[in-house]
Amino acid sequence: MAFPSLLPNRQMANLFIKKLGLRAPLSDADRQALEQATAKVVQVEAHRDLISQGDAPEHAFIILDGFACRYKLLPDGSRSIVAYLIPGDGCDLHASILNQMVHSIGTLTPCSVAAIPYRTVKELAAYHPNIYKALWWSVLVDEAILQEWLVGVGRRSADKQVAHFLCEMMVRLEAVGIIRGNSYKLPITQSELADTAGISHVHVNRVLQNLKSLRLVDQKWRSLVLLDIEELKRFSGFAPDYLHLRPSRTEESLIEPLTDVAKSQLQMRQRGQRDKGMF
Amino acid sequence: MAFPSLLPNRQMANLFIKKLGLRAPLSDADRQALEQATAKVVQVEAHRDLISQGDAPEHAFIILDGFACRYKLLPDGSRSIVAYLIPGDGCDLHASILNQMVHSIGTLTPCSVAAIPYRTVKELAAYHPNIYKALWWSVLVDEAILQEWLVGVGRRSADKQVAHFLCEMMVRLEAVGIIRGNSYKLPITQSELADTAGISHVHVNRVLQNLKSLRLVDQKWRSLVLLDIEELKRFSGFAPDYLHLRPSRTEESLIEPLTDVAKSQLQMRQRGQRDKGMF
DNA sequence: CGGCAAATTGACCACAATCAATCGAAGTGG
DNA sequence: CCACTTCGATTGATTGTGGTCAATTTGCCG
Repeated sequence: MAFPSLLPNRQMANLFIKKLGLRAPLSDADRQALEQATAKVVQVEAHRDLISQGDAPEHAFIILDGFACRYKLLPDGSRSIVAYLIPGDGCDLHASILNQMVHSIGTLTPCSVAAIPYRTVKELAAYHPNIYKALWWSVLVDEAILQEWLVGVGRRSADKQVAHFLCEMMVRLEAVGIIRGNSYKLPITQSELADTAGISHVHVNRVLQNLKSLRLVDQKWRSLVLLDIEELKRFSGFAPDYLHLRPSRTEESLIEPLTDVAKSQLQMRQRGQRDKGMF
Repeated sequence: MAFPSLLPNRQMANLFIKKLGLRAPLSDADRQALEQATAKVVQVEAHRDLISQGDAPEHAFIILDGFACRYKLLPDGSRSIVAYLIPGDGCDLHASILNQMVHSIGTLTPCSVAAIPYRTVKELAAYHPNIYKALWWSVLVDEAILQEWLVGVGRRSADKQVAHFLCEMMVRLEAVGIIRGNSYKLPITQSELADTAGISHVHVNRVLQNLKSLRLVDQKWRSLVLLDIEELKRFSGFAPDYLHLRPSRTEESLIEPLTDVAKSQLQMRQRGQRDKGMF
């Protein structure tokens, strides 16, 4: 159903290949190499570490199904989640360059995971320019998401921050085609959400109640359901440009129109730039 | 004067090449190619944008001298600094893969900058495996720093956060050899520090006064001076492992020893992992 | 000297952390 | 089938870190 036109007369490729294919045109050889590399799939139950802080990296992982996250354990015992991995995401594909992991990767739900030797990753990148490009793309997007989170934690209020995260996850899930309509459920606990947004789990609870009273989200069986996505986006100031979902450079600008305040600020900065050098 | 021993019978290589050389052994051909690529240097004054949010990326930039930063302008007109670029740093070397910049790069001080066409970056990576490796390394470190900042903004108190940032900058500057002893000055304003740490500039001022009263930093001519680095590191819980400065995988672990609290937490998690599946 | 940006200080207060208790649901063992 | 445990969710009370507003001072540069 999802993107049938992209793979007309072919068995459905796995989500990793599909995702890369959205970023760079993959040849049959590319796809075949990727199929082969991700052929060995293991099932991992929820709440297991795929790799832990301090380990030397040994394999690259591809999440083919389920949710996982990248997190850090702090010296004081608290946990900070710095990224979510959804089906189709690779993690730390080039981490072998570094000596040791400074974060852990853990599953949030039961997952299907392909473990690829780094040697294979290297070969794929070396012999398949389009795969190379697609891999870079995904690393850059990861970094852009990290930047957006950093900005959010520093600037946004707790409820906007949570709402923004919910929007981001929806857009990402939509992009790989694993959710259909305007709502989805997120199988994570409030404590995990707290470790994501950098707020206390108590406050997460209050924030969610607020969002519920605004009819923006709902909760069933321990998992969130988004109701009014558009309003949620507006509420949180979500602009999807940093996810770089659009394929071509030629399309229209995705930058959110600046508010009047921002415009005047920008003008001041630019004027200053001409005069005295402020940006 | 700086590190004459590293390049005995050779004209001083620029800091970019030096930095890459710390991460992967560069051949003479590698160095020559890099020299050539970074030959065209332009001087840029302080507080200019090298590239702005919304632009399509056109060149990769190498900062050869001076300080710059990556920042985002938010719709409400505020600014958030998400990375600092110091001499030897490249920025967005592979950004050509993306359609548009979602952040700006601006100088903080007068800078010497080399602009490299993306085509050249691509060729360097394609024909020089060691450069390829070193480039990946620097991107991964960028990402690790971003993660550490994210954790810090979410979890650390304002003074720890600022102190941590000061430690990080010192270690980075030390690593490229542009500072000598145990102190250095940082030519940024308190407002810039505020936009970095995600706190108000008023509070930055109070934090700095606190650090001054603790004899950890000092201020002269609008630039900070760190006094007691070791104590500053202890104060902020700074552990340099995420900067991945050590070259070899075989060296001793750099992971900060966990506190007792953290150990018991970790044990709980691991025990849980065996039993019920918590991490 | 005048103009401007950065730094500083004080007063006030709000958002969110912390502490502490309770509740609810799911799973477990008797 | 029912106690018991455990984890997650919920609620209230209290505290405090850091934001906002506003005024003043310092330092820089023309």
